[in-house]
Order: sequence, then structure tokens, then C-alpha cells
Amino acid sequence: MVRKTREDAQDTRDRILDAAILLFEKQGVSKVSLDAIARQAGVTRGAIYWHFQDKTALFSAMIERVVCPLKIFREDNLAFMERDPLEFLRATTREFLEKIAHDANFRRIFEIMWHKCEYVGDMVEIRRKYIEEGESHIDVIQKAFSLAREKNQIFFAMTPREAAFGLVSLVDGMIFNWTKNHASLAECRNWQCLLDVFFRGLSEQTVSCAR
Amino acid sequence: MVRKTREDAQDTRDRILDAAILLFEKQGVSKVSLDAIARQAGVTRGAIYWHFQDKTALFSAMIERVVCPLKIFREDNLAFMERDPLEFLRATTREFLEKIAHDANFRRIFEIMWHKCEYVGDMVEIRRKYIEEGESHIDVIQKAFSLAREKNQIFFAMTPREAAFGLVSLVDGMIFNWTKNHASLAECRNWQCLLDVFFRGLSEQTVSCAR
DNA sequence: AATTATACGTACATGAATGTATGTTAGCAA
DNA sequence: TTGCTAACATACATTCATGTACGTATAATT
Repeated sequence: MVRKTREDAQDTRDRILDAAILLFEKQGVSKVSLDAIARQAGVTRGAIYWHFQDKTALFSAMIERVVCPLKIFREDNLAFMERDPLEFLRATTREFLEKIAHDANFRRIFEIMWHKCEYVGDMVEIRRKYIEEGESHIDVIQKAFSLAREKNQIFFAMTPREAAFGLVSLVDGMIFNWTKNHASLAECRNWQCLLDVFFRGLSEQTVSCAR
Repeated sequence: MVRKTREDAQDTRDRILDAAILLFEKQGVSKVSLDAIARQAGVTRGAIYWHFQDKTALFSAMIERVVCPLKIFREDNLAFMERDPLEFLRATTREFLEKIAHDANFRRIFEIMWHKCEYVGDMVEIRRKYIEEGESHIDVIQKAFSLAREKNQIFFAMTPREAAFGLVSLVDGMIFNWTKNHASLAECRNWQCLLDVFFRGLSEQTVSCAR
């Protein structure tokens, strides 16, 4: 048994990545050996070294497979931002949180990235590439806040940069505590309220009262 | 050279922990060998195994040394909470953030704990013990929110538990993004504003206007 | 049909980290 | 002053993960 068809090979690759998610979540990225991943996937290390250059590349591919199809900041979404930046902020944030809440594999990825991984060496670059640029890149949030204020959708005293930092921090913190222990997973059901708290608090009081 | 005095031994122990902080931050907890720590501290592995049972115990001691003298939730502070819960929340949060902002060694600990450490096995228990219970244990925050509402200091629609989760998430997220890349460290100068945003947004609008 | 490249499995060589066992010296108590 | 033990250093055994070289059979290509 060797030399599978292309689809079989793709399936093997996927099984390797699935096995990696499982083991990384259980034992942490650095403590999982390639042999353990191989055995979990029902193959040998040879298969892993065929599909991936090394453990880092495997990790990177694992992230990429889940993050890339998301594409929150794809082009049509950017058009959405131009049209209604405030709703864009709410919608993308909601979409992101909903995804984490309901997509188990997606949530596992974040559990790994936030709690079962050490960001040193190549890992720093990987995080920057897939998470910051792909998901919550603060520049986009900042621009949306800037536009929202220009369009008189919301008024706030701080800079758009600071507002963006605040929103990202709140969301990141929620996900962080959310994925930390599954116990608090249920409590986060009404993250919507907490987002409302942020946006309401961000608005100046005149606006808050006028509403 | 052997058999130092008791003070020398304590100094050796401290130097080992300092070396561990340095290397953990640079290379991540799991990638740092005990030999590397020993060499950085100017001793051998023998010294480490004398002072600590193993790497996990060393890590635990490293955290404990920095976290324990903090004691945000010590008894007099709990009395403070009973007296003025809302100010207690603001003050402890501020104290905590100030500490991280200005105490380099303290910040390094959090950089390690949030970005250079994998929480599996024993590490889960260590995090729970020193960080959750010692720093931002949500139960205390929750109780403060509950008291603040009883004393008519603040009105909010959600449960105290949810409010506490929100505050902890915001602070955690700020620290997370703060320690992630030192670039955003400067941006967090006005975290005070972001906390105001949260507390203002938390308040019902009637109160917000009345103020 | 023959060839070639693919998709792995197998085997080995290397290095590195851990734990422990044992040595050694100098403070400290009697 | 003599043990005794604290505070390490040294040495060794074991395990384990990695990388690579090589084998191999089959799908794809020609």
C-alpha cells in the first residue's frame, strides 16, 4: 500500500492536520511529536515529512486551512465598510464571535493559538501573518472607526486608533477567557450585550442622550 | 567553591529565577533547557535540581515570586471593596495596569504567561492558582459589581457575573495586545479612557445622563 | 507498455534533554 | 575540632525527537 490517488493524498494531508489539532489542543504544540501526530492520523512520519517541511510548516498549514476560508476582510466586505462602517464593525465582530461559538474546529484552533502555543522564533511571524492580518487587523478596525465618525454615525473623544485598540482588546479578551476554560463558554452567550456596552460607552454623552 | 552561606544560596535561587525569566521570554518555556538556565545563571544543573524539583516547579516559583507580593486581594483591600465597591474596581484595575506598565520584570512575567507558555498538564493548575485566584479572580470582581449595584453606585442591566466577565475580558485583552508586541505598548497609555468607556457604557442611560 | 514521479513506509544516525547517582567542599552545631 | 549536612558540581544512563536517506509500490504520464 502506497501511492494513493491525488484525492487520497489530500485526504491524508487533511487527516494529518486534524490529528494535529486534536493533539495540540490536548498536549500543547511543543510537546506533541511528529510521530504522535502520525500515529493519530494512521500514518507514519514519512507521510508528514512528505506533505510538510517540518512541524512549523504543519502548524502554519493548520492555521491557514481554517483562517483563509473565513476572509472577513475580503473585497465585498470592504465595500460594506465604506457604506456603513459602524454596522460593519458590529457585523464583522458578531460574525467572528458566532463562528467561534458554533464552529468547534474553529474554536479549537483559537484554543491552541491562545493557550497551547509559544510565540517565539518563527511562530511570531506566523501569528502576525494569519491572525493579525487575517482576522482582527487593527488598521481596518481603525479605518472603520474613522469613517464612522466622519459619517456622523458615532462620536468619541479618543482617536480612532485607540477606539480600535479598545474594541480589539475587548473581543480578544472575551475569546481569551472564553477559550481558556470551557466553563465560561456558556457565560459568553450574551457577548452582544458587552459589545453594546462598549459602543454605548464610546459614544459621547450628548449623543447617548439624544438617541 | 561550594557550600555557600544561606544568603548566598538565596541569591543563587534568585539568579536562577531571573535567568529563567530572561530565557523564557526569549525562547519560550518549553524550548529552554535547564542547562541553558543554569549557564545563564552562572551555575550548573545541579544547583537547579537542588533548589527546585523540576522545570515545572521552577516555573511555578518564578510566578509565585512576582505575584505573591502583589496581593491585590489582601484583607484590607477586601474591606475597601465593602466600603466603595465601584472605586475598588477602578482602583484595583488601575493598580494592576500601572504595575504592568512600569514594572519591567512584572511585565515580562505576563509576556511569558500569555505568549510564551503552553497550558497543558500541570501548567493549567499553575495558571489557575496564581493568575486567576491571585489577580483577576472573577468572583471578587463579580461581588464588587453586585455590591456596587446594591449601593446604587451604578446601574446595569446584565448580571454582575456578566459585567465582571466583561471587565476582566477588556483588561485581559488590553494586556494581551499590550504584551503581544511592544509596539502597541505606547498606545495603551490611555487605558484609563478605555476603562471609562466600559463603566460609562455599563451604566444605564438615565444614570449616564444624570451624571 | 514503459517510464517516471508520487506518496508514502522504514531504518538509521545524531543530538539533546532529563533524571539520578555520586562526588566535593565549606559552613554550622556540638 | 569534629562530624554533619547544606549547596552545589560532575558524570552517567536513558529516553526521545528530529532529520534524512533509502526502499517501494502504484498512479499518472508518455
